[in-house]
Amino acid sequence: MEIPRTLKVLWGLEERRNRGPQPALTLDRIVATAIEIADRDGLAALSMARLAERLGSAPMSLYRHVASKDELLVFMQDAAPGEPPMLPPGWRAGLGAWARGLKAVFHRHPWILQVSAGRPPLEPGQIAWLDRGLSAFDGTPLTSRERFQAVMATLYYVRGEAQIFALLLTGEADVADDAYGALIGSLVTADRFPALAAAIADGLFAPEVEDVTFETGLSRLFDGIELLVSTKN
Amino acid sequence: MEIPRTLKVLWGLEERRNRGPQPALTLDRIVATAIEIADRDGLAALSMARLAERLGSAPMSLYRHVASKDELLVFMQDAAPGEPPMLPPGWRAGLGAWARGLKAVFHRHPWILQVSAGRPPLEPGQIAWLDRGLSAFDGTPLTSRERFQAVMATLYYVRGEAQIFALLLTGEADVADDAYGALIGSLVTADRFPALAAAIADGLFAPEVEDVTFETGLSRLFDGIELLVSTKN
DNA sequence: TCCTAACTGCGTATGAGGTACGCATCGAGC
DNA sequence: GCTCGATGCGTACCTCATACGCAGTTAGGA
Repeated sequence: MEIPRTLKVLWGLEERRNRGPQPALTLDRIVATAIEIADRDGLAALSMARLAERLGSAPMSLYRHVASKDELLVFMQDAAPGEPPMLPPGWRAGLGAWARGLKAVFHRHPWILQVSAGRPPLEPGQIAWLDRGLSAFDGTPLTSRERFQAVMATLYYVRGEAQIFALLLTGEADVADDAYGALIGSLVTADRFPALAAAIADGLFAPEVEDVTFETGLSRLFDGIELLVSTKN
Repeated sequence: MEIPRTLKVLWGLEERRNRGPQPALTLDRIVATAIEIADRDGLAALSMARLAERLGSAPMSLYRHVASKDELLVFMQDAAPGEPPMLPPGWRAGLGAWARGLKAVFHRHPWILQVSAGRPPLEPGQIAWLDRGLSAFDGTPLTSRERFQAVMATLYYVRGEAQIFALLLTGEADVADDAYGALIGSLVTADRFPALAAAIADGLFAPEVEDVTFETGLSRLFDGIELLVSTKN
């Protein structure tokens, strides 16, 4: 029942005195700059030294505002998603908008997927998104548990997609590349990998095809949820 | 079209001389021990120094077998999942077995989710699992692209679940804990988070409930895929 | 008005970690 | 037995996170 300092700060439960000099550094500015660095160059490129340099201060100055680098990462993770979007009416349109918004967040800030709070998620940003997702089912006959499971299934799907997407982004070669198709074609032989070889022979990695995998899979998932909703009507 | 050294080793395309002393260290032993450490203590606890100590050698000796720590991580990631399971007949049972096998892999080796090859996935282990997943649809009327999208959707779902699971595991507090329910209940107020507050009031985080979220969501996804399959029959 | 205590910025130093470089040793094939 | 590629590893360097403590700043009380 002891609330960790990190959560106290995030929920605004920390009382503040105001003696001393005007702060040249603020938590908001530190977090925003750290997010910029992680977005542009990846989480591995974010060091306290580089961050301080970008802020025009000394590395140790950051520790007046942040207990550790790990705490900074939690602050970043909570701030980066921003407010969840307003959802259109109807659970399918609503949850679809929620899922696409979350996908955009993860694609813009792929490092979020590498951050662990070291504790079950209780940051206000995470909570706000979960609440918004659940609200998509307002007015439907689903129980609380069914709504939660549907939102979590969607979250799993979106996070998983974003994770794979992040893997594909790293490095110069792209899956959409001819080189990738050629390479995978030369390694995947029909005797060892019959199903995949057949798919490749079918043109699976042909470069011209537009990628709609995310939307297609999301439709499958939503179709399944729709079955559940309709049985309760 | 240039195959990176890492892939050459994994696919067995590296020619080997055999002069010199009997190797005290082998790649297999290094990788297996590294996996043990990462499984037990997490990826952060895996350092070249600790690994060498566990192997009874000096840190720099490892670099005779591994180009860098990053390469070691790729080797680990490829070796840890092992062979994909044989699938029972029927796409739904088959893909279900595949998904549960993959879930078990990620739960046993959660650090896999933090490893990035820095390049689109071309390791033989990954390819073998993908091929096995696609094979679940042998005999169904789905096109190659539809099969691929169904398998990828399942992969997204499983990876996302494993990622959230890994987040919940870290730290001593558990979501199943009373303390977590009390804490989230005190932070989530109906005015700021109406949908979530209602769900909590409904007993969403009551500690006694068995967690079947993974299976439930997977059933939704498979229901949606089944709709697609049935329209093609 | 002045003093004091809280608060800020930061210089120094420590220890962990990855790895480049080069030397010493080993042993299969000539 | 000689040679040359392969192996093990000691040393050294660089990057990083961060503990500690000093010095400067300013709001609130005397």
